[in-house]
Amino acid sequence: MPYCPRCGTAISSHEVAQGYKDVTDQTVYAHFALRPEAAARVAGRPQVPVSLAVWTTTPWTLIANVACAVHPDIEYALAESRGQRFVLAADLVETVLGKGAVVERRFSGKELLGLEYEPPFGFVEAEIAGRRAHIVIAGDYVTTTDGTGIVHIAPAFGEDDMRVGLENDLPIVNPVDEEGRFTAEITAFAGQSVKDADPAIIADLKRRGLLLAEVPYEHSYPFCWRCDTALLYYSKSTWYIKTTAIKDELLAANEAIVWHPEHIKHGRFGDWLENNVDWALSRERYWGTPLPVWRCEQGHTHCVGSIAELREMALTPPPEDLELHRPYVDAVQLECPQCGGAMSRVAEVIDAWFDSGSMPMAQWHYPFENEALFAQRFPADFIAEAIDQTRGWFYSLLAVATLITGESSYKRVLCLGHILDTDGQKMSKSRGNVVQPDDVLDKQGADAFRWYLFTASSPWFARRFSAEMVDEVVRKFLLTLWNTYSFFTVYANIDRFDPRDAAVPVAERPLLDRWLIGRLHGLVRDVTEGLEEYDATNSGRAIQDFVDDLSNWYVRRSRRRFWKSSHDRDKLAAYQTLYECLVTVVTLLAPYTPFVAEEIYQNLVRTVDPAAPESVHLCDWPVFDAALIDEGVAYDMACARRVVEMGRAARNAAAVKTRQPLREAVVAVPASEREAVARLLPVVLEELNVKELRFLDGSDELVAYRLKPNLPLLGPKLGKRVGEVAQALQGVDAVEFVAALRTGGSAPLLLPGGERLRLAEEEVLVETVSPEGYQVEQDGGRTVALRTVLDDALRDEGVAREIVHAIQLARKNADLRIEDTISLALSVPDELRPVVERHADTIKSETLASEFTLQREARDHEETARVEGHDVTIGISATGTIFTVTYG
RNA sequence: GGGCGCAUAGCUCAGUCGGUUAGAGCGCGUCUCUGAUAAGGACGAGGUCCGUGGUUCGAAUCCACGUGCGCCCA
Repeated sequence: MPYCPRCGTAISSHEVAQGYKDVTDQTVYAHFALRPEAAARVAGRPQVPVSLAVWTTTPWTLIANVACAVHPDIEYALAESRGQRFVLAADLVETVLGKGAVVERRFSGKELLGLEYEPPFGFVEAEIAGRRAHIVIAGDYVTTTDGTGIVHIAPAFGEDDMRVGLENDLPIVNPVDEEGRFTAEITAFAGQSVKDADPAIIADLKRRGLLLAEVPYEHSYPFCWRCDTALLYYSKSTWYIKTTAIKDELLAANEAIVWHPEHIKHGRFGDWLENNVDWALSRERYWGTPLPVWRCEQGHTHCVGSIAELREMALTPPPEDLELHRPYVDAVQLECPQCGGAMSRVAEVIDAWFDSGSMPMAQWHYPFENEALFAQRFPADFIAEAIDQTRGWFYSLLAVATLITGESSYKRVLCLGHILDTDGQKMSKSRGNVVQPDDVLDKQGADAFRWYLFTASSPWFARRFSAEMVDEVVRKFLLTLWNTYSFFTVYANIDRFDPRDAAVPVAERPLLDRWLIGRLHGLVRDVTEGLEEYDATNSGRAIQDFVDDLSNWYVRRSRRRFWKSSHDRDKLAAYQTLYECLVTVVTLLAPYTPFVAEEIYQNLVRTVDPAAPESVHLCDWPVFDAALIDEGVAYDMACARRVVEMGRAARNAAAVKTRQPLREAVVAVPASEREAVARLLPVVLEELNVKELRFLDGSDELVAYRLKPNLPLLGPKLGKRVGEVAQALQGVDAVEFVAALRTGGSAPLLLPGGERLRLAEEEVLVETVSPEGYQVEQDGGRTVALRTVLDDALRDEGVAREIVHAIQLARKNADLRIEDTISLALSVPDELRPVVERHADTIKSETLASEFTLQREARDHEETARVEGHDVTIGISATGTIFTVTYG
């Protein structure tokens, strides 16, 4: 295991991971002479000196060399260079020995196995405790990408080395003490720190003619994260859990887990399980769960399974309140069941990751009690942690549970990506690029923070983070929601709306309401399905889109219904629709933005219905009614809104203000959309502020066409010739061509290459272009044109609306409440006087003017506005509120 | 060095089965709407869809090889 010689402690793998650095080390090509009989076998004749060419990145470990490894399937060569003969991988002869080297023989690695050689240093005996050293063994990890294809083996230093050492029954020689210094037996280097001894060791090899070359080598090497000392790999005897024995069960348990994102299941995590190694369980620490293994002087061991067993086996009864941690538990000695001798606990404690994996059982003190409860709670439905836990918690939970129950302790896992800084760098305290969560919670708030994390991107993607990004979601989403809610409360209070009033059946509500209700139920469906699939991101985005529609389409389109003074079913329907949507949305939002959701819920629901659940977080999840999801209405609205958008674009292009009414809009859309727009005609007329809407069905006014091939249809059919078709369509008489398509269903086309073919109507995309006298907007084959010519009536109406707008601004400036009525004194130049007189009723009702005079008089608030190039003086005083009108 | 993932506008992200002029939000500029809104709408500037090669009539999309970044491992 990795070990820091300065700190005198073993280092855990995740500590190691923090300390990798790219360094340049001296690497050594050395050669070890084969014993005469081995050399003869390789050379094919006796009396020829032959050496193994060996490469190592850690020269000091050569002191403890006990073997050399070759890959049995790689081709090796006997090569002669400057009078000496070497064995090395055939592919590397020139790289290592230079161009002058001559290959004399070739053979597979298999033929080298078992050959004996002279060790580079004399400190290791050829045979130790019956185990042979200094032989050639097989190592399947040997490659020819670096070195010589022959790898020096020192089992005490390195995981691969240890593994092949055990496999080949090699002796394990560790001549290094706890401080990382050579021990006294290594006479020449005794007391030297191993890393520091490298130059002397290399010099020694050189002096004895065993050095082929030394080459600087850049690689990444682990350093102690605490003290920056180069780590050493030490072999230590360690307690393991033989997880390799349950590898198939681990793989099967993993099959049953649902991973988000999915690729981890058979990727990073599945690969890790496929290459499972035994779990190195013990740690040489003081703190931790003591390993419950006792050992006697005879070497018998016993693993204790419970406190009761411990008491039963104890030599002297432990105290009643026995503390199971160190040092108390170490004081307990047991009687060896085999030899009757005294047993003491071994020194090690258990890897803390084992504790983390034991949580599902340990939390219920299972299997000692709570068996029923455990059976009911196990396995967990869902866990979440970040991607770096694949080999940490995700593994420990799986491994412990599989050992005990044969299945995973979690059914689903959401694997989070990391939060990075604005530059995409990992946040770290030492780099100072950390955003403190508390700062964001204090400034932007928990709801905003949560909403951002949920909706910004899929949780398993690494993401850049800054507090400014959280600000954006506050503006974009939370304030929009809050303002919609606030709009509702303002008018609901004025009208004393009571949600307990008998509901207007949805079928009897206006189209706009039915659209929104359908949209709401579709949202509940989508969010429910999304969350069931653990997709909080797209579900959250769907809620955001809904709130945007709610605020910027439904409420905006419905303002007048709330504003009007009469109390009718239309108004009630509007209140009920908006109320239902707000309450449902905050219920959906409860897991996302718990505080705002609760605040709105308390005010909208609890204040009127004390019998309702105490908190939004105790409410049932909303259930959607498929019957209310009206795809037809949704389609109609989408078509109408598209026409509105195009019309607004046309207005902007013509630089005509929306307040200025226009005579007509001309719309050319496919037949199905035409009906949809017609059903929502009032909405379109009002949004575009036009008097009439006319559909264009033929080619009477929008005479110009642009023709394009329909690629998805023509591509597979014509292949390479689609290019020619596109070219030919440009040159053809478009009006004639379209006429043929529309009457005959197809039209002939002559390709540049001379070929004639017939195109069906659906194989050609027809776009219309620019009529005269209109402002035209086009998109995707649809056209909306506005007639921009004004007459006097239209102009007057525009002026009246300008004046209304100016008065509304004055009301706002005077800090009037929206329900206040006013006394209005309007002073306008003579040119505008007839216009104002004609539209006086509109002006009065729009501005809640209960008193109106067309001359300058003293009022509480007076201001002058510019209307169509004229000064208009507006004087207003509050006179009362519309409550007197409504409820008086 | 190996494995897995990611890369699209200044920033954050969509982009369906390979298809027509690659989109949205933020930010910037111009205009506009508004008696709920710190909001909304339109237009404009802004793109080497990380690079190279390949497959294909056609590639942001599929394949191969690279580059950069992140994580895990050596």
